[in-house]
Amino acid sequence: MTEPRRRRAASAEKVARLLDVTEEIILREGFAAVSSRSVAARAGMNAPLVHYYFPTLDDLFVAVVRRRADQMVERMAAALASAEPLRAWWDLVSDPPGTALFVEFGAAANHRPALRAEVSRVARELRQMQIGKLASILGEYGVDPDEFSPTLVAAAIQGLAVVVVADRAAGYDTAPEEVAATMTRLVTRLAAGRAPRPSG
Amino acid sequence: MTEPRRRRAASAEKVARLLDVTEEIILREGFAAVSSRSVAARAGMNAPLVHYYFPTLDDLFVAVVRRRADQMVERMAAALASAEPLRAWWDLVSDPPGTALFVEFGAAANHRPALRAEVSRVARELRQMQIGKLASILGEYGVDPDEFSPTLVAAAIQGLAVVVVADRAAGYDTAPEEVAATMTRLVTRLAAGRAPRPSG
DNA sequence: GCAGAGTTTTAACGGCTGTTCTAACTTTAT
DNA sequence: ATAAAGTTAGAACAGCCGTTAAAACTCTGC
Repeated sequence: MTEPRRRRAASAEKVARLLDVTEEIILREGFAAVSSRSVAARAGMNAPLVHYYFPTLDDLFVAVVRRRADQMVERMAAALASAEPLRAWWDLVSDPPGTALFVEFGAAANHRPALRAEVSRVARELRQMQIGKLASILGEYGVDPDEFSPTLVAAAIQGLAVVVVADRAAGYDTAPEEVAATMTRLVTRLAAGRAPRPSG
Repeated sequence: MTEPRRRRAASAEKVARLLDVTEEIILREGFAAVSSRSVAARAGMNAPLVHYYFPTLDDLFVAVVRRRADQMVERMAAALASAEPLRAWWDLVSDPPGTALFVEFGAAANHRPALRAEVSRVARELRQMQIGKLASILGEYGVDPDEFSPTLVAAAIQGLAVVVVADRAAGYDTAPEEVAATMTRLVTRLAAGRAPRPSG
């Protein structure tokens, strides 16, 4: 039972650090600025060492996506299970850097099969969680599910978050703060008008 | 008045071809696949010739964005002036490659000042056109502008288009076709229930 | 014909890339 | 102490990058 513990622990720390600095570089300088050398430099290592832990840069990217995805799925589950699901959901996605990273990865994944598979997986999982929840609460919120279907609402909220985060990050000056504030108000109002169970 | 016409015309054609192939490469292989050599090869030229017309790659990118932006502004104006503004607007943005290119450029522009300025300009202009139109028609459509403000609706439609186009392009399998169809139905229903002028 | 402007090509520069090989080093197990 | 396993560092590979300089070609105006 005396397996190598210290080594494994040290390695795990380094792997985590590599994932951290990769996210940092992507957010601050963009996807194109990520290289085995740039990551290594910021992590205080050498390029070959990066390839020791992640043989290919794609492996590194996939690991970053996977870690973020797991975290995001967990948080989304908690949000949807909270007292105000819609509001918690919006707070979660309208706040960087999660969505900002998702935007960067979404664009980059378009032409990288390995990345696309990972991003696709988390996108589908999150969407299904959201649609499932919406199906059971839209009625309570007094929203006509025939006019605004769960599928449409889920996509709209995700899209709204992407636009707000992207505009805010790039400074497009399309009033992202106003959009976010209005959305928060709308979501709050919906929650306030919630009927515990429609009498029938 | 006998200015050099043939030469200028030939140059203009080449410039247009460079913009075309640049868009092609971005859509098919991604932003990272664009280089003076790859563009030149697909256009049947040499790398230095690309730099003859566009001294810097950023100049090329800016030209591509500018051309698309002008085209998009023109089409959006026509859509918003049509009989069914909301529907025409949705049809315009939910259809690639315009929005797909916007997504790619949006991500790339995040860390390229020259590009960001151009993208910002068109994003703001389009958004203001949309908000202006929404302010005058949301009431006619029976939408409460206090609950769904023009700013929010405009951002939501743009976000929805981005999500649908991105998901469709990458094959995320988050039912983009269903979302698009539902949105089209919603928009059509809104137009059908339009009141020429609210009595009172 | 010639001059000159406009256009195109060849060659090359330094720099950064992903990745691999190899050797050195460090820790663990015995 | 030693063998083995795990980890790190140095050097180098071919390849592509943006860009430039300079020479060659082509066309226009005279």
